[in-house]
Formats: sequence, structure tokens, C-alpha cells
Amino acid sequence: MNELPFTYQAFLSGAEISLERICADLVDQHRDKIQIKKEKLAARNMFRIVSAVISLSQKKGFQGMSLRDLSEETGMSMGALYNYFGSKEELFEMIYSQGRVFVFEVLRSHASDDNPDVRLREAICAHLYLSEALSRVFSFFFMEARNLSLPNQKNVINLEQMTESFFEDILQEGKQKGSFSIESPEMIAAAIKALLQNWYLKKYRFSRRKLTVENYARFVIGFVSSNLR
Amino acid sequence: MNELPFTYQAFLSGAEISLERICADLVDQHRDKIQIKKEKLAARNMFRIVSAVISLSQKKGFQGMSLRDLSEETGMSMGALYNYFGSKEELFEMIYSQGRVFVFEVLRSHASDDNPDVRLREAICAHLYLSEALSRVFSFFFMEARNLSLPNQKNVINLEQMTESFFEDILQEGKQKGSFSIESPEMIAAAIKALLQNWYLKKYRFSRRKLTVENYARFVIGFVSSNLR
DNA sequence: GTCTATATAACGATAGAC
DNA sequence: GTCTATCGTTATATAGAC
Repeated sequence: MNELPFTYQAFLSGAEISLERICADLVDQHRDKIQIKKEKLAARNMFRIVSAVISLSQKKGFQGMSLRDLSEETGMSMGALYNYFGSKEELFEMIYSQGRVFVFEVLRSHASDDNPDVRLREAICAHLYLSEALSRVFSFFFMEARNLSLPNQKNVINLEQMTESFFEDILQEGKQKGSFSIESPEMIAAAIKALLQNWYLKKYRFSRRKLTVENYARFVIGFVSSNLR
Repeated sequence: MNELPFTYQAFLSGAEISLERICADLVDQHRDKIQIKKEKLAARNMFRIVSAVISLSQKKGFQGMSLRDLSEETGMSMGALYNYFGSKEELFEMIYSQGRVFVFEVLRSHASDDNPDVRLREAICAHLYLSEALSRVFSFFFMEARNLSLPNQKNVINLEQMTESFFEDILQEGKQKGSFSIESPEMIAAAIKALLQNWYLKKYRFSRRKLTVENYARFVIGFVSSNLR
């Protein structure tokens, strides 16, 4: 049995991993565009909005979700909604960019060991645990990434490319230090990313098998490790 | 270097693998709903329509694609389009159900060797080659599956489960025959499917690296094989 | 009374449909 | 081309807190 660098519980205890947290940051970051003065109220309602967006997008896609759907789901009026964003497109960009910042920060803070071998396992665990806690958010990002507008795509790097580069860097360093005996770090990185995405995209399958995220982490680490030596 | 059971060229020579073929079948299968009498003309225009649907859906999603977009992309008038389908939703169902039939038939006709070890490689190759030839179709199916009405969604799940079960059965048999030394065939099957999906979902990444489908097939077979013994 | 947040209702544009 | 429904959006009225 593979040893995990940290448990799911320890991961959750370390920092606040929640959509509420992301929404609070979002309100803080977009203070100028949000016309609600009271910060606590703004954060609370933004959470209702973002939750509804993710839920509705799961059913019919972001484009297929109307603002009237959003109004009904949140219990807020159309007019009230527009105090929290300038346009439907801007709402998407806000959610995406804030989520991306959050994911990157969490990944970076958990996978920091000097040893590439350890750091790789840390990164796999951190990503799996994070996507477990925020599975709906991750699925939303994956499925709706194409809604990013082109001018912003220069500033907002695709979340997926960021993730893959993160793993590729670890593998590259491990290769140079002699920890890993691999041909192509980018191919292994792509494979790891596919296995990680599989967890949150097909979560309903795994939960039906009563498979915990920790056991899946052990499986992925084992599966990948067989190809590093 | 791993040996592949058959080349991409050999696979393509075996049967007509194309969107044109699927569209011809589609016209044939939905003869009652399509108001165009001349079969060749109907098949040709249906191909233009389906190509445009897939192309536009890739950019903005099926919901985000308007019929005016479709009219412009195909060069056909709105009125003309409605000779080929009864509604936007029906158009989607037609494409999806016909594609599903085609994919299943092609997959089933390959991967029939008695040796589990050989059959596993056959199945991986067949799936990868098929998704290479029809990558836009596969991506469309994956991304737009949620647009299916509820009665049909059960068929989608069954197809997904069938694909995964197909690999699971091979692994299970190989385990019993002693060819594979594995704990959980279903976990390996899930991992294989994730790696296969990765090919057509992120094709643009791989083609930028000048990676051929055969080389990716070798990579997947090698990556998986490391975990079978 | 003043400020903030929410609700109402209607605009022009565009959707699917024929 | 034309229909009606609905889209995103916004001007304006209303309600509530201090």
C-alpha cells in the first residue's frame, strides 16, 4: 500500500477549501464592479449566484442558462442580480479567473517539497483532494472553458494548461536530478492530468463503488509510479 | 518499442470511417423525417449540416449555436434547413443516436482475439484510431451529452458503461487466465478510458507536438502494461 | 430623511419555427 | 420574410435600515 503525503482530513483542516471562500475572495477582488456596499451581504449573495450558475450549467450549459433561470434558482430578482455583475459574460469571467487563482494557490502551497518524488505525490494528492471538495466547480471549469472570451484568454491562462505545466515541471526536475527515469515528461504529465480529471468528471461512478478519494490517490500514485523507473 | 496489433492505415482500409458515412446512414435511418426525396442530395446536405453543427458547437456549445449561425455556416437558408430536421433538439438527437450506433459497431468488429493480452491492445488501438478519424465527433459527444433528453440519457450511460465494461471484461479474463497480475480490473479499465478520452479531447495539444496516434497508442499500451505484471 | 438593496416592468434584439 | 417567445439588459419604483 502506497503512503500518502497527507490525508484528506488534514488537507481540509489546513485551509478553508470551499466555494464560499472563493466567492468571498471574488467579491473582494471585484469591489469596483459589485455595487453592493456591505461585504458580508455581497459575499453571501455572490455564493448563492455562483452556486446556482454551476448547478444550472451542469444541466444545460452556461450558454443554455438564462438569467431568468438564475433569478429563479437564487430567489433574487433580475435587477438585484445586475448589482453583482455587469453582464452574463463578465459573470463567467469573474468566476473563472477567481477559481483559477484559488486552485493555483492551493496547489502551490501543498506541493512544495524539495524532493521531486515527494512533491509529485503531494501534487497528485492536493489536486485530487481539491477536486473532491470542489468537484462541481472543477467540472464547471472543464466543461465551460470555451466560454472564455478571446481577449481575456491572453490574460487568463487556461486552468488546464496551468495544471499540466505544474506537473510537467515536477517531472522535468525529477528527470534532471535522476529521480525519474522517463523519456517524455510532458506525456507523463498529460497522462496524470487525464487520471486526475477522471476523478471529478466521473465522480458519480466512483462514489457508487464506495471508492474514497484517498484510495483513488493511492491508485493514481501507484499507476504513475510504475512508469517512472 | 511496443508492437501494435494493426496500423492506423490498415484500420482505415478495413471499413469506411467518416462523418460522410455516418450522415448517409443518418439520412437512410430517418427517411420519414427528412423531406428531401433525392437520397444523394439529402446525404450531401446533411453532411454539411452535421459538420457545421459540430464545428459551431466546438466554439460556443450546441445551445450557444443559433440556427442562423448554422444557416450561415452551411450556406443554406433557414427554410431549407427545416427540411432536414423537425427542430433543433431533434437534430441533436439524430446526430447523437446515429453516431452512437456507428461507434459501437466499429468498436465491436475489432478486438476479437482470444488472447486477452492481444485483445487489450486491439481494443486500445481500435478506440484510439476511431477517435482519431472522428475526433470532432467524439469531442462533440463528450461535451454535449447533457443536451440529450432524459429517456436517451440512459442510453448514453449505457454506452459509457459498455465501453468501460468492454475493457474490464478483457482485464478480468486476463486476470483469471494468469496473463495479468492485477488487483482491480475495473480501476484499470477506468484509467484506460481516461487515457483514451485524453486523446480526442486534447487533440490540439498532441498535434502541436507532432505526435501521431500510433505513437500515442504505443504510449498508452506501455503505460498500462507497466501495471499489468 | 437618506442611503442601500431589491423588485418591477419594459426595451430592443434575437431566438426557434414555419 | 414573418410570427411569437424569450433573451440579456436597464430605467425606474419600492422597501428597509439607521
